[in-house]
Amino acid sequence: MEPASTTNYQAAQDQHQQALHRGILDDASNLLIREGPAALSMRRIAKLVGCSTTVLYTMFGSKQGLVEQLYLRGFEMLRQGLEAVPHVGIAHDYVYALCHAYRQFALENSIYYAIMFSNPIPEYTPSEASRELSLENFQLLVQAVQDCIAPDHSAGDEAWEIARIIWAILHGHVSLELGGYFNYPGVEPHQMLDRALKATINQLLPVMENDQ
Amino acid sequence: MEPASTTNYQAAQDQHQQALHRGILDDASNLLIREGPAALSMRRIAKLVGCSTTVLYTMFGSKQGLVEQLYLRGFEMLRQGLEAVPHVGIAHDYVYALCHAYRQFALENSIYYAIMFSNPIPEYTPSEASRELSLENFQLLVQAVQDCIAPDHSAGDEAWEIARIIWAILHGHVSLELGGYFNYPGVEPHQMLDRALKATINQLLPVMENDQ
DNA sequence: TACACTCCATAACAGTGTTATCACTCATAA
DNA sequence: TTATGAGTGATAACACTGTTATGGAGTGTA
Repeated sequence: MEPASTTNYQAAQDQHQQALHRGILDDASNLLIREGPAALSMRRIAKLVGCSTTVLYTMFGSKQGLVEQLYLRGFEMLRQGLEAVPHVGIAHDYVYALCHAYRQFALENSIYYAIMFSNPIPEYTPSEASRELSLENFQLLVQAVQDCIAPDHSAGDEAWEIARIIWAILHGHVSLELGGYFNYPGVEPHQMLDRALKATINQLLPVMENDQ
Repeated sequence: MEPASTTNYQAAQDQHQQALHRGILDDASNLLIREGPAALSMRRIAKLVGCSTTVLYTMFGSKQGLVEQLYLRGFEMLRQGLEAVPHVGIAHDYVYALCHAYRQFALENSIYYAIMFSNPIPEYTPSEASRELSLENFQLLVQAVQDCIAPDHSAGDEAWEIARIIWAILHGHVSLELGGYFNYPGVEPHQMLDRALKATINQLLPVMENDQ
């Protein structure tokens, strides 16, 4: 019962490696959340994990490689947050709900959001590859927009374009809100976002009365 | 002809100090633009200026203090870019023109834009005071919006709110464009921005035919 | 001339990413 | 059972970072 290519020993080894891999990222994530991006050094991570930095470098290649995993983890968390949004009401309502889930993710995971869209760690800039990977997490929004335009067809260029416009509004709003630029008495930030979204969506998406 | 409080010597000293101050910031700015935020170290700046780091610390207190001057310089440049926009056409046109000037500033001075709105230098986060200072540079946009609403009155809360919504759209769009997230064939980024702005402005600002 | 005061270059401290060195483990081959 | 070889990982080094204590040089005043 032994496959030719991998022995049980190797399989166990691989599993151990994967567990270690995940464990390291968990420790790094905790450090990042607790003490911020500036504290996320290879030495601190190694100390937390209980190994030397050599292990980190053989496993991730560089700090860039390690942080890239956190970057992708951030987009994964965002995707999960968007997937958890229930399909209720008309198609427009679903788009709104996705938008608010996006904002909620950004506010609750502001440090991850910063790693995804600011550059708080000088050693890391998203590679072209991971940037393209990250875009796949917006398929849900694109499809939701498409369902407002022509529910029976697969997402086309027009849906992509409108989805990107909505995304830009979301990102701009959330990013300024996190940066402290909306900290003034009066209007609540989420009401401002609502207003901006409503104006855009009313103009760009056809009006509908019932769910289709 | 000697004032009691300042001698000619002191005046000359002060002038020299101010020239040095500006010269240091010029050198730092050049280094920043040529080699990016990661290369902007106190030692590199000192070497460029031709002095030791001690001078920088007595003059700016810390790297935070030095970068803050560049941060404010960035907003000053933005303000100049917006002030250069001519008043032509109806009030709406002026708002559009300001928006495109904003985008143009961000694209042409992407590193400054990053210092203003991302956090590429871990040692620097804008202080509350400088963040509030930076907001004053949006008075032009607020007034332009106000002129669309009620041309004869000074800017009120409604104009502020709409200006912030427009700002969020601008920032979101420009920030994603700079991040490389709009690098895909097909629609030009500036056309997407136009579309988003038109949708929002048409909804939030009253329609007008002629300039008032 | 002696004192005090300001200015600033040097060098140090603690931290960073990264890597060369070298001891050690351990499965396989003789 | 022993020898070999490969791989793993801890240590320590290199070149950098922000920051600051030390001490020397220059200058105005008594």
